[in-house]
Amino acid sequence: MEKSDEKQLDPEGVEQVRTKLLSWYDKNRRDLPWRRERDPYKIWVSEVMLQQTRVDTVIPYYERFMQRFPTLKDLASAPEEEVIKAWEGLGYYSRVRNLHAAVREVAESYGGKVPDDREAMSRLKGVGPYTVGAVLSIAYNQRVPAVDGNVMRVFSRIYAIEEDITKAATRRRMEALAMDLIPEDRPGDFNQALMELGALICSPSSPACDRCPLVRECRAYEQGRVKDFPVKRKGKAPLPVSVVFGWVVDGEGRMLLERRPDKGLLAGMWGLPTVERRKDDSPQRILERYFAEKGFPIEPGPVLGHVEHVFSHRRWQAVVVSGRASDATRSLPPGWRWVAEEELDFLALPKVYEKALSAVKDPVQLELGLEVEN
DNA sequence: GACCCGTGGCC
DNA sequence: TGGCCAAGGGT
Repeated sequence: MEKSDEKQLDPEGVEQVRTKLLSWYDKNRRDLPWRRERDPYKIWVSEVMLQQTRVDTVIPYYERFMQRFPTLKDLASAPEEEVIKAWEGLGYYSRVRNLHAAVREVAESYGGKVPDDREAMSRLKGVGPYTVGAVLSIAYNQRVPAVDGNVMRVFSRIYAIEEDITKAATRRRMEALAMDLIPEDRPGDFNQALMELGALICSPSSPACDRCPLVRECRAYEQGRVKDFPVKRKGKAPLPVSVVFGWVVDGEGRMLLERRPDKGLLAGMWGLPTVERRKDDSPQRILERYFAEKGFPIEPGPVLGHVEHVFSHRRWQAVVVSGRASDATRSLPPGWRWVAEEELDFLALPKVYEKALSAVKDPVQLELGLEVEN
């Protein structure tokens, strides 16, 4: 399996990498909020937020989250709704549900102390091999690998690894390589140094090899093939899906929001009533039928706008259709609620719904939306 | 192993 | 402009 032009580091090379990387890290590490902390809870939260999410995006969320839930106990005892609200806009919402459940588990079964062994931590919801390694090495000073996308990119270049990094087997191999390198004294710093190098120097498209502390040890650089790594299978293009958003108002200027199902895309999040548009039917009819089936009839009106939003694997092409509730006094089906227009400005919804709101309320954006449609 | 699950920035 | 990419994990 291993390619002939790959090579392992000799003991001398291992020592070189440790020393050079750590000394580079000591000089160049960014001053990030969670790097001022050793509280395993705070490290944990930061690691979950950072999953597939850029540092600059995470910082304000992290600050707000810690202000609101300063300790593990605070988070464990907080109502679900409030915790989710603190996450709105960050994406990958199953992360926050799993985190909340896991924190409650720690509060109940571990006396509020984040477990310091691999097996126990791995059993917590939303905690995979990366997060285990990050928390145990950074907060508990344990020699456990924390292999993320950065580390895989760095390793794939240093060792000229030709295997597809999207495969689980490749990640496991990287973890073995990491174990050979992690020093006894500073495991957390070393893991972070690898990631920091990937983020600041060994970047995907324009690596700054001239500033890299590990050029001498880099097999890909030696071969003049840095850009060839990492090898990564191309993902499939997001599948286009037509949907209808209902912009349903009552006589008092209130708008109807719907909570999405507990599973699937945007699980449990609030947004405009959303119907997938399977057949080639008019959006008005689709919306009318959807509400009729719920026992809450509406009169559909004109199309108010168009919105497109790309998720990781779906492309929503949405038509926003207005509707009027014929009898707003009747009780709403579960998972629906009325909100006043003013409230909307302060409500944080998933981005696709925010787009819909601004597309309809802001005529300029509405025109842009229509332009995109043509 | 394949697919599901958001968002924003960059070139 | 749009495809790619980022401190992954669940099913």
